[in-house]
Amino acid sequence: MTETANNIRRLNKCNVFEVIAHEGPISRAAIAKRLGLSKQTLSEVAKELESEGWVQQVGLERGNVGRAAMNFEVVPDAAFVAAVDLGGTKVKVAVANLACQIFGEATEPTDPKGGLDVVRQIARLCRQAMAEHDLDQDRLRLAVVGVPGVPDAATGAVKMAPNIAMLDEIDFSGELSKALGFDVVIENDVNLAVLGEHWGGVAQHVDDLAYVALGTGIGAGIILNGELVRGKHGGAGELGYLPFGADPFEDASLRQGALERVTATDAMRDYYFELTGEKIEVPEIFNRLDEDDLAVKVIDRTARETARALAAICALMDPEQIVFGGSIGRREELFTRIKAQFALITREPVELSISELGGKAALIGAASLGLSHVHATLLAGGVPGAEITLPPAKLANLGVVSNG
Amino acid sequence: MTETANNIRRLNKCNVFEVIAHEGPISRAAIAKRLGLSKQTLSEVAKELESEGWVQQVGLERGNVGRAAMNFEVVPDAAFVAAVDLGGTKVKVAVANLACQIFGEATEPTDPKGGLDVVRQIARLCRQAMAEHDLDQDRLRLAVVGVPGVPDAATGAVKMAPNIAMLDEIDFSGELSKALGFDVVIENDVNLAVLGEHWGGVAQHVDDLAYVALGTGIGAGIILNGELVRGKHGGAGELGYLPFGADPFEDASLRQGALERVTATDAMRDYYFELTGEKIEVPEIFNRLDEDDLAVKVIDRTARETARALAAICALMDPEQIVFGGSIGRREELFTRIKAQFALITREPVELSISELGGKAALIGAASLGLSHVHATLLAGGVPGAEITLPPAKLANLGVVSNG
DNA sequence: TATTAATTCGTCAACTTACCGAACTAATAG
DNA sequence: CTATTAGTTCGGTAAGTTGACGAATTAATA
Repeated sequence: MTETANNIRRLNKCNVFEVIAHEGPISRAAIAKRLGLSKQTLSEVAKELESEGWVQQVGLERGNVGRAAMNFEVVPDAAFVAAVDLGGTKVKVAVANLACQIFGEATEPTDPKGGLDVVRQIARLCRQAMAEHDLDQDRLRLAVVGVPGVPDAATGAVKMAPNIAMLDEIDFSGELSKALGFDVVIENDVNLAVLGEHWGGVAQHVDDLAYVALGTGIGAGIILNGELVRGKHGGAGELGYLPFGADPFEDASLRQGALERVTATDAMRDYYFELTGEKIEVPEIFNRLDEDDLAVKVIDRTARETARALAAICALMDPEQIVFGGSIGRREELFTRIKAQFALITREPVELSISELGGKAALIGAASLGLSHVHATLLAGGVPGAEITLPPAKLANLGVVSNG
Repeated sequence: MTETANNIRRLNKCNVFEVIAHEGPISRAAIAKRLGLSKQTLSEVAKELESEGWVQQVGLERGNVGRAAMNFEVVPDAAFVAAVDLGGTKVKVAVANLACQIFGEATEPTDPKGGLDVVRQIARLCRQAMAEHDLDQDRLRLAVVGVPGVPDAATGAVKMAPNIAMLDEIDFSGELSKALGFDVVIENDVNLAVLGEHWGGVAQHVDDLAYVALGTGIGAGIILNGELVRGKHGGAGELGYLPFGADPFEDASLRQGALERVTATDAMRDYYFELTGEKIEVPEIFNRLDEDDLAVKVIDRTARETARALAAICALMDPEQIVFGGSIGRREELFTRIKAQFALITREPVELSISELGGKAALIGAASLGLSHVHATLLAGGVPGAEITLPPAKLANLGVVSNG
């Protein structure tokens, strides 16, 4: 048959799989009713999915009137993806299975030599994570790596990642793919974080949102119309370059970004030094909030300028929710102050929340992106209209509070 | 047959229609080759499309070796949509046919009584436009109305449209639909303008762009990932509320928008008055640019702050192109200055252009949205994957320069 | 307690739709 | 007349449907 016609079985297979993934364990009859397919079309499809190893039968459902139904569920071990969060100081690796369970999480200091050494480190950690849980290495199909920079799809390099050496000089994704023996996807870590909060965090069921990461820099991951926004050159969400805070017409603003010059950790440390002559780290500034008016002044400036960034986000894209993450963005003392300042300059009702997944947001986002990818390639195979929406994450193993 | 299976014919029909619309006149054989369908599947589909009145046969294609091919083309009169640009001072109405030809353009002063009187005025203009070109009223299937405000889908009202009376107190789309006897879509006029430039203007083939309208206010229409961005409450692109220009923490900024207080026409007039004590309109300020340094100062401030708005847009969404429209945004003197200022504060390569469609951008965008809508409802009928991309606009009748 | 009724699950068989490929007819340039 | 291209007719295959039927299980009843 033609390609078009072949797709129809494919599409039904995807739909059946999706229902099993979301609502399983579930019987053939129930799926059939749910999808409006006939019972034995469903039997055929289920048989195919079962023989291909995607789903499996689990115990009979007794208790109702009538014949007991045989239930189906997704085979959790049918495929795995590795989720990697590569930071300047730490590499985190987790493994997610097809049932959306996430097995965490090996953490190591990032190899300071950078480049290919980091590639080897990540490959080793991925295999280690699989081995630790006695999982079949061959079932690992994909790795998604979050990086603190802008991935260049054409060359496989990572631009603008000053904290990790050599990342912009090698074909990072290509080399890692070679080392692992399967596909590798790289994505900006803040973009992954917003995907993470959208999938398994505080922003589930929200289709227009921003995740603002505040730490050594300031940046945002953006989802609009339910889709991640990357921009033409992957530079969407570069809040540091918003034209206020410092004077945007100064040369330093062109290099570092006008807003980043007054909000991120370096700026806070410098500002406190400027006010007091004392050089202390940002956590210590927070510690002194109760007794030190100048510490308050530093935090307030960051809060005020961050609130302006939120106002800019709202003016331009009118999101439903904004989530705060990053090492200082998650701090309650700052969050409260940002909220207060923000209330002064906006009328739109926007929900402000602190990240629920904390430092694991990017890792969980990587898992979600990886599982979507596996669905898209292994099951849907590019058939139009055969997208599989990801079932909710099962985060119990990661020690994260929520499960949506 | 089942719905799923039925869809496959539907999808093929859409695909065939799409190819005829884009590449017609074209023969069955060519379409079949193009889509990878067999010749007689194609004959069947073409016969169906013809009997339903969507396409028609046009003269044989002689000249090649072999039997002459019978070509198909879209029946231009199969369906029409009305495109309406409702402004504070003028209402413009155009009619577009299924072949993407646009018949312009009746213009009238907007009925100052507003509300239902404007509804009646629009209905009359739509019928008038059809009658003027001797077109069958029954084939008019949809009207798309661009409004200078935020349409509320739930109530059918238009919020934040101070220039037209009563628009937020009636079910505008419902009443107009009742008056016309078919569906009505309302959309913000700047959103329509960006769709217009994307479809038939200077931003064709660009999937991440903003259209900045600068006139009595400042606002933007945004397309990301090829899709219009509206935001949660329809407020995306409200550049006037960007938190710079004026002090965003002042109360007036909360009402009018910090940026709008220093960029739009009112602000320019006021600023010139403040500098000189003379009250003149904005076009006159432009006229004095050559001899009057204070006029220069006024224009420069607008240019500088607008450039900052562009920088904000780039920081947040990294578009490929930004298009300028609106009564003063299109002025070359201003555009040049904005470009110069913008160059000082950004590194990303963004193409800045002046709107090609001028005051007709919204009208043309309305036509594109309407035609997409007609495709989606009448042909695709909600089948997943059966989207029909709009063929290029044919703007000859509108006196617009380009045709892509 | 044993039997029967009701209900639900899953399969089999016959029929329908949509597509394809191959063979065939039709038209046309050279 | 021949090579070539356009379009149709004719089986054949894949996929899905409805309806009938056997199997399994609970609920009701003698």
